[in-house]
Amino acid sequence: MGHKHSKAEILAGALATAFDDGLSQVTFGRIAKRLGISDRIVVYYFPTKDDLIGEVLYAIGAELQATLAPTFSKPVANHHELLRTTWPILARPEADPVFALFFEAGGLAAAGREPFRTLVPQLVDAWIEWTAELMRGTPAHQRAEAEAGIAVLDGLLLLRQLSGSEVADRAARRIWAG
Amino acid sequence: MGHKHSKAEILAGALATAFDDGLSQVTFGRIAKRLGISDRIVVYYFPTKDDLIGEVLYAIGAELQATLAPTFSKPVANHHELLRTTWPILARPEADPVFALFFEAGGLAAAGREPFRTLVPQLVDAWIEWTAELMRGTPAHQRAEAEAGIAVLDGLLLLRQLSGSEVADRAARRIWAG
DNA sequence: CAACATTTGTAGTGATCACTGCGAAACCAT
DNA sequence: ATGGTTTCGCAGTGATCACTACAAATGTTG
Repeated sequence: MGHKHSKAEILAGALATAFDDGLSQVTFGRIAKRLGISDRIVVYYFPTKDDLIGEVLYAIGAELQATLAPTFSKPVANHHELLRTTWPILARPEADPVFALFFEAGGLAAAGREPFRTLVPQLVDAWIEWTAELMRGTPAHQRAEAEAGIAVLDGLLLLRQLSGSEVADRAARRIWAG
Repeated sequence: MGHKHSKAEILAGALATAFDDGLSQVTFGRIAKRLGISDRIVVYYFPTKDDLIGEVLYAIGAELQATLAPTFSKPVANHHELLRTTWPILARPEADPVFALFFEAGGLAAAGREPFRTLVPQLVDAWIEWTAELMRGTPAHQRAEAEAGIAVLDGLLLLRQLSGSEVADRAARRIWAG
């Protein structure tokens, strides 16, 4: 198979564009310009924009999971324990860009924009399921505690994005205390 | 002063466009088409897009505050009490559209897009300050409890937007219980 | 009414968007 | 080499974007 350009290379360019300029700036033209190729090739491998965004979202999900993987290793009893053990890892500057993308995707999903509207909830659900597996107890307990943990984590991480790390850390300490 | 069209009328059209199609669809042309006027008039009253979006965000902030006002009436001791009293009011279908817009703005802010990047944190801070006034205790306690309450509320409301009301309510119940 | 400022219509700017038609390479198996 | 498929350059489509020049209409004020 002849290939000067590969699909993986273009997807990497798309991800780089997303991290640099945001998801809403991931366009055929911008990716092509960044890679110094014709936008025709980008369209060739990703026939529609939804295909492109879909694969970018999937890759971001994988990136997010890779970010979380080292943290989510040993089982916990409830969402409080989850939060206390994961927050120090998640609230690091290196993790901020991927969460920024996640919240942008979440916002576009909340606004009803396709394909975010359909894909982001799936991503969140996968995250919940994955978290639930680390919980001890009955399946219902696992699921509910995972949902609670994700909710509080999302709120804290969003506050971190919008108001900075000091505010978010202070809020986290209050939540642990309560 | 002669005026067939008023600035308030155009701003109302902009808000309607935002609620219907999302913040990212608030453009000069779409507002003009919705109102059946020339986009020239829209540009006349809002010389740049940042002016337009800025005023739309301000109006959404006012709308959000109006949504919260009846709830945030009597003082509370800490963020737990705040959550328990406000959640039943906030987790109503009528409140969802304005929160959808808030999360879209938050996502664009997280992505670094102006003017969201500068305006949304101000909006969040105003919301925190406003919530802090309802807290009992020292100023530091007020502020920290308000931040914690906002964080958890945001997380739950975002989960509600992305995963639906059942999931969010279940998570809320777990957080109260904990 | 005359002088003036505010408001609005018509038209157009150059940019970017997602996406396409078409033909020429480049690659492959036979 | 020959034929067929995959890849890709070039050019262009119509749409939308923020924004502007210019002049006519519409006010307001003296």
